[in-house]
Amino acid sequence: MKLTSKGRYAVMALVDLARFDNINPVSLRDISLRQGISLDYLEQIFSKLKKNEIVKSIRGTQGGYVLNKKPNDIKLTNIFHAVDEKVKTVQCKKESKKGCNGKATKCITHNLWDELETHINTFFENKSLKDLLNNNKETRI
Amino acid sequence: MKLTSKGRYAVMALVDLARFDNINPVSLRDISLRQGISLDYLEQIFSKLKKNEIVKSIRGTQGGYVLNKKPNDIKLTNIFHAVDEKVKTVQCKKESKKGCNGKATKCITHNLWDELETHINTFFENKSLKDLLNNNKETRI
DNA sequence: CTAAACTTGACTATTTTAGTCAGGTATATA
DNA sequence: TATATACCTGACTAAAATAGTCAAGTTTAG
Ligand code: FES
Ligand code: FES
Repeated sequence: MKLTSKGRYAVMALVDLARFDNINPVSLRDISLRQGISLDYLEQIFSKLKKNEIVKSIRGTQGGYVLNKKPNDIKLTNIFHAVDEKVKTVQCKKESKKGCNGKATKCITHNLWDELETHINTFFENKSLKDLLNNNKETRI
Repeated sequence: MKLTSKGRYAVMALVDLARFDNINPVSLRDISLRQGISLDYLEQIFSKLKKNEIVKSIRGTQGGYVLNKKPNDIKLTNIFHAVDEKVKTVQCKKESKKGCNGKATKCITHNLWDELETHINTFFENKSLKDLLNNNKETRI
């Protein structure tokens, strides 16, 4: 049970972005350098963040990315969903009545994993980008 | 972020075991059949559960496994620890002062992942096998 | 015009997972 | 005591997921 780099990097990059975005668009190159994340990989991630309307892009020289919403309105849930980082603890399809073993009923631990999934998702729903900014927001470049 | 089969199977098998173990030792073959888990894989898992004193084994015909503690004293934490299913959300080594990017300080999201780790572990610490048995404990074979 | 920076899609090495396979050893029971 | 049952151990491996890389663009400020 571990978090993938994609989800971790997405959040890391967005926090970095949020710290500077009140001034100028932030280039991925800068984020890459500051956070030590591969530029090519960041591009994949931001492509998804853009599709999900979490960031906006500005092309050309001096371009970069800007947040598309207020930090307070960007929950971890949104970020994770955007980059396909999903919490999956049950093995079966939830909608189906069948169990994870192919049997006709849910397995004896189904409810447990379902509870766990809810437990984790609650955490993600209650955390926003703003919560991660605290008092280390930059006011100048 | 997903649970591996090893952890899932371990809990599933132990719940199955707990439901019958007040009568006779339970053979892995039976668990395998009832829960649809590969016998060879179960053997790997139970080897670890035994090393961690969660179950006891009885060899020979009519042999099998029995719980080594009361269901109430077997927390999910214990089970997961036994089979090396660990919750890993931070990327860095916790003890070290270095960050996950190799830099001298912790990354800007370190505290977040650490909180998440605690959040999940709390769930595991508060759930015991007994909680999973409810009222579907078997009284006869 | 040119360099900075976004855009897109295909490709791949590495690691992890989820097992399988092949040989054991111990013991209850007939 | 013979035998079948069931635990025990370690090595091996196919498949999937991960964490990227690579290549070839397009857009736009200066
Ligand atoms: S996890 Fe849903 S049936 Fe097993
Ligand atoms: S997760 Fe600990 S430093 Fe990044």
